[in-house]
Amino acid sequence: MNGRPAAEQTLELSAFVPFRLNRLATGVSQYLAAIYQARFGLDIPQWRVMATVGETACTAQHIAASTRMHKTRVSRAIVELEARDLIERASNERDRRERQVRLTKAGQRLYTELVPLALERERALLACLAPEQLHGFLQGLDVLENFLGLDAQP
Amino acid sequence: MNGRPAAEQTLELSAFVPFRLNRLATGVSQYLAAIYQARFGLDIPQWRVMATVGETACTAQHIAASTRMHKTRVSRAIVELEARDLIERASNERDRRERQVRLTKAGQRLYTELVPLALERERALLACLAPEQLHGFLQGLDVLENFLGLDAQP
DNA sequence: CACAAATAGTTGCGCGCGCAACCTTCAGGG
DNA sequence: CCCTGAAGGTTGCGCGCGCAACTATTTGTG
Repeated sequence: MNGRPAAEQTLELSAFVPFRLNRLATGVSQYLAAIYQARFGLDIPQWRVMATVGETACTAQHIAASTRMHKTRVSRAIVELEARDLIERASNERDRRERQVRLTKAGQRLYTELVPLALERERALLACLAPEQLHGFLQGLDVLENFLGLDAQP
Repeated sequence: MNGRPAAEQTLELSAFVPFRLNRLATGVSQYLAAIYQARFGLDIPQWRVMATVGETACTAQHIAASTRMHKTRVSRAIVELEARDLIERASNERDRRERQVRLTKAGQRLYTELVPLALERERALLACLAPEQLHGFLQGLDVLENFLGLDAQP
């Protein structure tokens, strides 16, 4: 356990918050991977595209902006998902540069099967926190995201 | 801001804690990169090796275990740092498989210059949290790490 | 209306990563 | 003692990522 005094002068990596956040994010990703990877054959970019498009169809650029992934990463994930017939793209007549990305029937089936499992996995993870701990942690998350401008939609 | 009710049924990525943690970790890494990257020409693996070896000399395996990096990643970072004369390796007579990794004089100079900057940067980041918020957030971090077994030293 | 600048998206390329295989050295049992 | 298995590190290889450059289309401006 790593409760650390604020005014430390010597650097211990396992007490250094940026490192701890990286390590935690990696750990949580692995904790989730069992769902979308082993069971549905999706990698992280593909999973994020599915999750974004699942609620409402949108453009590749919108996916990139809201997931904060590089547009090439999004582009490649879309190509792969399209090859698996999980998503499809419809040309927009008003602006023929962009294309509307949406789930196919098969994509919707996968989506409605996947989402509850992912949410349950999140719930199981957060269940290790007492209610007030959870609240405090999420509040800290909010403030840090806001400080770094991560939730802004440019 | 993303305070989210616990029992959601629809998945919105920007409210999904695993995604938020990944995004936050990436954001914090970039926030720190200005220090060790632009200013000292270190990438993340190199920086982690320096930080680990800085306090006390140790083996590559120990670095891998305490940073949770793959041993090949550690190995390559060590080779690069050695080429820059920031670290050196001493053969262990008792066990000639392993080698003790430690800072050179130049490495120590860089280290003593770098550490206060990194800690200051961490302090600046966490300063966006009110004292109790910080406490709550770190407590949540502790519990999650413990739940995922991230602080264990196998 | 023409031309410059911006936007949506794709692709070539180099690099860093992890896996698996490998080399060397050590420990331990038959 | 040998010989098998394990441990510390290194290296070959394939893959995914981001950067930069590109195409195609749209918008803005004189």
